[in-house]
Amino acid sequence: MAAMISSRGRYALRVMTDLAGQPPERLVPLKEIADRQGLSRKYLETIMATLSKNGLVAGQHGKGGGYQLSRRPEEYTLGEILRLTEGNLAPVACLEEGAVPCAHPCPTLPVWEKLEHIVGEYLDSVTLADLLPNSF
Amino acid sequence: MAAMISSRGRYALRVMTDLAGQPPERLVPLKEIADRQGLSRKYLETIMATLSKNGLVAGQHGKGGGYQLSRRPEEYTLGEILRLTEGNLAPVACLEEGAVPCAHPCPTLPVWEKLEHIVGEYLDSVTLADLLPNSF
DNA sequence: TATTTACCCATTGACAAAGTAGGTTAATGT
DNA sequence: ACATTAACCTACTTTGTCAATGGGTAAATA
Repeated sequence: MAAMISSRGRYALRVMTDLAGQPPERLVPLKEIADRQGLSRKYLETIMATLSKNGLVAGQHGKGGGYQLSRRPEEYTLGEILRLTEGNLAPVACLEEGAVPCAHPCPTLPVWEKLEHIVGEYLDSVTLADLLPNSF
Repeated sequence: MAAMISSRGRYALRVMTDLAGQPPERLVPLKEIADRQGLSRKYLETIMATLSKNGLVAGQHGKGGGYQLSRRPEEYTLGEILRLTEGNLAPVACLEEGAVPCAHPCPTLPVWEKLEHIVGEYLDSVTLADLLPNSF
């Protein structure tokens, strides 16, 4: 197996896309999103914590509260959302934050670095707006 | 975390590169490679099974036996080696072999497909020979 | 003031990856 | 011949991360 992007990152994208499909000023309760997307509300809460702390969404407490995007959909790249929720987009463990440096010179290191660059570049070129149904 | 390429795939690359650094006709015992690379011989055995079955290396039993490449280093792409040992190079679970098809239309599917294509294209453009120390 | 909802913390369960163990088969050198 | 070497095979154990759950507290509203 492989799977560079886990459920956590994919769920984050689904929540963000769901929010992007709502009226911009509306506060959307997480329960509503969870139901609509068929995902566990509890699990989504842990993801929202990350998104909220980093200012990608704004959360409002209490009755009538919920979440809303803090920017316009076209101002979010998938790279930003995924790097945040996945921790990083490193293709191999040795490129992750705080990895133990492997034996040098490592002949494959340049390959992984280039790969990470390519992946990041692509994901930074796609925005939330590109995921909306009516984006042609 | 993320890590598209696991230890299994990276070890496979190290073994293949090690073999590529040896005289082409020489049969190299796995024990020697494991020692040189500082990896578990037993674990490498499970990887060699895959490489051998698929004809990437030729194994020879008995005393004086070992492994050798079955082609020249420049005739192996990293993509081929990694797809084999990792099972696939799918960036997300839903693109893996035999995954349960997710709800359609999935707005992110095209993104993952494009990403898989980009990653594959790059890894297919690098060969074992490119990893050899004296490749400038 | 009851209700709703975000937010916080700890734990559980499932599963895959990494590594281990002990064998059998095949080839060689002596 | 036969001891030795090394590939090859099957199964098990360990370990760690991810996904998900449970049970709360804090804040806002109607």
